[in-house]
Amino acid sequence: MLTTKFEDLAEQVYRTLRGMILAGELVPGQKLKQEAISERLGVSRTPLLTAFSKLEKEMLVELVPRRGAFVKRLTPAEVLELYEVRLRLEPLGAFEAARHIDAMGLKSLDAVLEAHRLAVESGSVLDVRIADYCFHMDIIRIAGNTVLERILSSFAIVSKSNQQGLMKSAAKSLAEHIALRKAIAGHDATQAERLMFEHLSESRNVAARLAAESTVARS
Amino acid sequence: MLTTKFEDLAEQVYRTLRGMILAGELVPGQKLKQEAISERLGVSRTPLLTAFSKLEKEMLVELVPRRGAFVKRLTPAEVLELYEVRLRLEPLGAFEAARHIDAMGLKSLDAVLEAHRLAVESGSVLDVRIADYCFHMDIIRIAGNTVLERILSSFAIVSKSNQQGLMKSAAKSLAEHIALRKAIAGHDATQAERLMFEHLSESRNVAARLAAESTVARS
DNA sequence: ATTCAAAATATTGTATACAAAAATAGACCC
DNA sequence: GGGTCTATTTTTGTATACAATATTTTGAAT
Repeated sequence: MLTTKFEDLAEQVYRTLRGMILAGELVPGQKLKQEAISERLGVSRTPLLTAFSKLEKEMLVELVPRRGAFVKRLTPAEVLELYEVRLRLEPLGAFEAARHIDAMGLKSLDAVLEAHRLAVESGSVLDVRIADYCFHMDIIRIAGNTVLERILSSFAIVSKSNQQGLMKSAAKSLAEHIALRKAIAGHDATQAERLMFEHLSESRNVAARLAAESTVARS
Repeated sequence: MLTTKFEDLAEQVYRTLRGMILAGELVPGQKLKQEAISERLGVSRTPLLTAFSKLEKEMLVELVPRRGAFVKRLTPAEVLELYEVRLRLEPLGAFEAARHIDAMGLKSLDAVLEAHRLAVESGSVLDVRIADYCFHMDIIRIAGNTVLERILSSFAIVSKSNQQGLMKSAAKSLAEHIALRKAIAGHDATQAERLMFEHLSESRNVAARLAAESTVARS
């Protein structure tokens, strides 16, 4: 029996703010004034504090004592760091997903892939980004490692690292996702792990180049 | 100039509770009653809520809506999951540490190793665990990847995964740490990465055995 | 005009108050 | 004795109140 999951106001506020940040509605660097937000969302400041501290742990918000909360701005160097971490964790996820995939998981993957295909066709950048995010998180979910899932979703690593524009062409990315789906569906864990590593390696290299450029530009 | 870092009550409470959980003063499964804790720590319940939500993100506390906060109890399966994640992330840390190590970092590593040696000599299990934790976190800190550092420290992955007793003999672990220190000091990133992988692999295998045993026992 | 200082204002961090939900205890029945 | 229903007490979640700290504005002096 599934108990209807009760949700705190704090949890709702957390989700709302998270969504607004990831959607770009709240832009990096912007100050999050407690009173303004609580008024806008129709809640008091108390649940906001809880939401802020959650978001701070996810690197989506920066909390400066006595100064306030700000939408975290990721430097190119930090984006590279995110990719370095993804590059180690997501292949593990793909490996485990290939071992644990079942009919339901496959159905979910296929639905995401179809949405991805449509998004590429229609040329909607935002939809492509969403589909990409869903595909990666779906694999992690299917992998069934709760710690891994928490880290990757909690740190918003997947979406944030794509923040500065997609790192490769949408068509290529889709093709690689399809190859991944095939390896996972065929329970080929080793292949899935390798494909995911390669899939992310290229993006990582682009991130590395961007980070290097920005370092040079600063000097 | 270094501004004296102001700390919220919430942050202090967070640190205190974190310490108490990791030290075993608050045992897994135990309920954390807001009033009792706030009274004991001499603060109101407000900063407690913030602290709880931080700890929840670190998997140190479980937050059940309308029921309260509980010290998280890790299953053997979850300990294995933690090791799987460590096995991917810490070699990256060792690799980067070898590239970025400087005189100060080396000094810090050596101090930890000396403490480790003394702890092994005196046979203090707790001190060995602390030294082990410090060594691993020191390497991550030296690596200079803030995302990696946040993940590993935030999730208390290192200490929690050692919770169920050390996974290998203290003497062997110390020897491996010394080998790691040598590779890092010599800027041999590839070697450092491999040594860290092997160092954690064995522990992971023990965790896997424990997880398998507990699964069998349950059936 | 620009800079600095001080007052006024706004914002944060914490405590307290209160309503809603859960846990506990007790009465009643079988 | 065990079980269930209700009344009481705890405990949680949220709002509000208030004190401490930042920020902004104002005004005067250079």
